[in-house]
Amino acid sequence: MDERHLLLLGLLLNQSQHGYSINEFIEKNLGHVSGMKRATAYALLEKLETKGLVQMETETSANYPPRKVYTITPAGRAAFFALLQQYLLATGEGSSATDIALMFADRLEHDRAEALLRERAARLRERIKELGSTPAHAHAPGVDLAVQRKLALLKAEVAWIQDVLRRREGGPAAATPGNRLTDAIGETSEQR
Amino acid sequence: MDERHLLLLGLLLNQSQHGYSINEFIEKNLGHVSGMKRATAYALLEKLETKGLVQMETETSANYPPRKVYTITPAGRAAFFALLQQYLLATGEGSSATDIALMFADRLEHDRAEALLRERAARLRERIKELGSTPAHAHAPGVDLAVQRKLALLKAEVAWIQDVLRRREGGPAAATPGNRLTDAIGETSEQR
DNA sequence: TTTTCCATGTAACTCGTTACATGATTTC
DNA sequence: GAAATCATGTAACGAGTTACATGGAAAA
Repeated sequence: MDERHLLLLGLLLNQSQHGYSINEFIEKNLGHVSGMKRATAYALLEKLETKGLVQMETETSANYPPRKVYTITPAGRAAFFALLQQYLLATGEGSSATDIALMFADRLEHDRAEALLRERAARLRERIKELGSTPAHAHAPGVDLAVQRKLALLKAEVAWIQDVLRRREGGPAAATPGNRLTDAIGETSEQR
Repeated sequence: MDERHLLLLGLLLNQSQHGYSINEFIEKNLGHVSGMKRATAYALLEKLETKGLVQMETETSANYPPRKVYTITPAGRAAFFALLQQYLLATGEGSSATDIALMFADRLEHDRAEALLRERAARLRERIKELGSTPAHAHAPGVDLAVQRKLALLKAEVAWIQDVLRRREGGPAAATPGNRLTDAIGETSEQR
């Protein structure tokens, strides 16, 4: 259960879809975020089904090859939110996991999202403390630059989160139309 | 030829070493940076040898099992600097590659290092331009937060690089004793 | 009519990790 | 005497990518 599961579940959260259209969407819109390949997505969807997180049914038509349409289950929804929280709070992983989590942050209630961002900021501050307090000679020598850079990036993310939170307090998000990820899915996977 | 090659070549640059001590050093000091496992390092060292980037000779003793001591070759040194430049300039990779490259930045002449950092900053600014200029609705919706965060991090790194360069101009690095990575290697891999 | 798109699937391959094997030598 | 350290190696496994197979439908 890693960030790719989060991505797939998230894409299925609003719209039931078949594998092809999911792959299409990922390749066209999320290429720099995910890197997951077609074969992998198909395989993961099957795994999600055996875990009961999604449900598959075959849709046949005269116009196109049979599609395997996946629908998220209640268990899948629960797993999605668990993963979402996990990766919103994870400060160690590569940032593509964070990117995916942030993509779906608007699926949370406003309060919950803000609480998680605050908690993320807290964890980032912890890491800053750890890195910054360790005297330079305790690291392997030569690592100085790398540590300094990581510190700078961590601090920048804390500042960014505070910025986001400030903006949210100002205006309760006004629910910009077309602001949610799955709204676009219908547009890209039209029937032909 | 990825960042793990850079790491191994870098560790061999000053000190010839056998695989065990390299693994030891990575595990004890670079655990959060590399994650490379013992078996992998042994295999990569063999590969580096077949490529002529390092040279192996067996060192036997009564006190310990035979060691395979690896020494970097001129071709290896060239490859090291090529990789170092590559990963210092790479703004797309996961940041562990950048961390490793920064660890070895002090192997470059001062001018060269600064030039590469300047070029890195330039490339970061390019990415900022790309990301920032694309209007919000051109991304997949919902991606806003992720893009904003990435922008914030890119800008922070540019600022950090400028900071480093400013500091270097002030004092030409004063060659702090014990500031180079390999100085520590002798201390950790003593004979017993 | 040839090519491209749809939609899934699989077999072969690469790569890295895990876990174990080895055998001598210190340490407890 | 048992356990850990030294130093390398390998066999089995899992995960993911590549590249191809399929076959009908629409577009050129």
